[in-house]
Amino acid sequence: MSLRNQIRKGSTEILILTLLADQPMYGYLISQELDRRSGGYFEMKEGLLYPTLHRMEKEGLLRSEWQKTDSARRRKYYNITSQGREMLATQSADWQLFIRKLQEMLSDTDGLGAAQTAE
Amino acid sequence: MSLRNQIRKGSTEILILTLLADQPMYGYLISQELDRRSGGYFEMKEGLLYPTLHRMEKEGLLRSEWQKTDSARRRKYYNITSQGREMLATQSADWQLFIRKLQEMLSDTDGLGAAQTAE
DNA sequence: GCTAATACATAATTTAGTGATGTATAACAG
DNA sequence: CTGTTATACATCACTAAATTATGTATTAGC
Repeated sequence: MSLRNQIRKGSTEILILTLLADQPMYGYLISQELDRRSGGYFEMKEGLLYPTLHRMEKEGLLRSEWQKTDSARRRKYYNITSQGREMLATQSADWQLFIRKLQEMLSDTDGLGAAQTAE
Repeated sequence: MSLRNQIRKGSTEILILTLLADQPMYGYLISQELDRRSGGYFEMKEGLLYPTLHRMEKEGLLRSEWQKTDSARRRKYYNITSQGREMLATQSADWQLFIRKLQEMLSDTDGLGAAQTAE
């Protein structure tokens, strides 16, 4: 996968990997934590979250297990795999580079002054 | 459009707006300049570039005019509109916020230590 | 004269993300 | 104890960003 393809995936994967790198979590908790930790900025809809978790497990980045407690509401806990940790490191580096490159482009004026603005 | 929707669009629009804020350019030159200024990092395929330029013109962010010189190869020059400049300012702010929020999430460890890694 | 670069464009396909809906259990308020 | 809200999982139809492939035409260079 190319650098830009990973960026194209947006922040979804890296956010999930980041949360799970700290501790195992189930889907609903992931969405709550994302919302809480980002002050409401990162919300992840269920229609994106669950299919993404399934895909990431299929790719070997995560591993899931149903909670075995009997009385509680069923919860599928996701653990990050070593492959997932590698991916997190890769994607973090990719994002850092992307951010640096974008900042460079945004701040890069060629000194010719602004072009005329069409109406 | 929500903040995250703009981010979801990727860097395509903001890169085009940034280049055109300096000077009018035609499509082919935009792709060359992106490549050159980013040291090969940002390449924009024709299948993305041209439809995006058309869409942005339709949305009023750009205005195009065919070059009137007779001997030269035909070139469609794009100028940024005042609406385009507003959009550039908006999207720059959106990206700065997104980057800050993402950095916060990536650096935010809860002090509990890493979770076990599943194999 | 042939090939590569310039310069535009569209069409088919893939896939990230949205919005809607469905199921089931637990907690809570009236 | 009954209706509503929150928890917790999931899938489906749709939208649209990006890739890949293809097409047309002109100009430059070997």
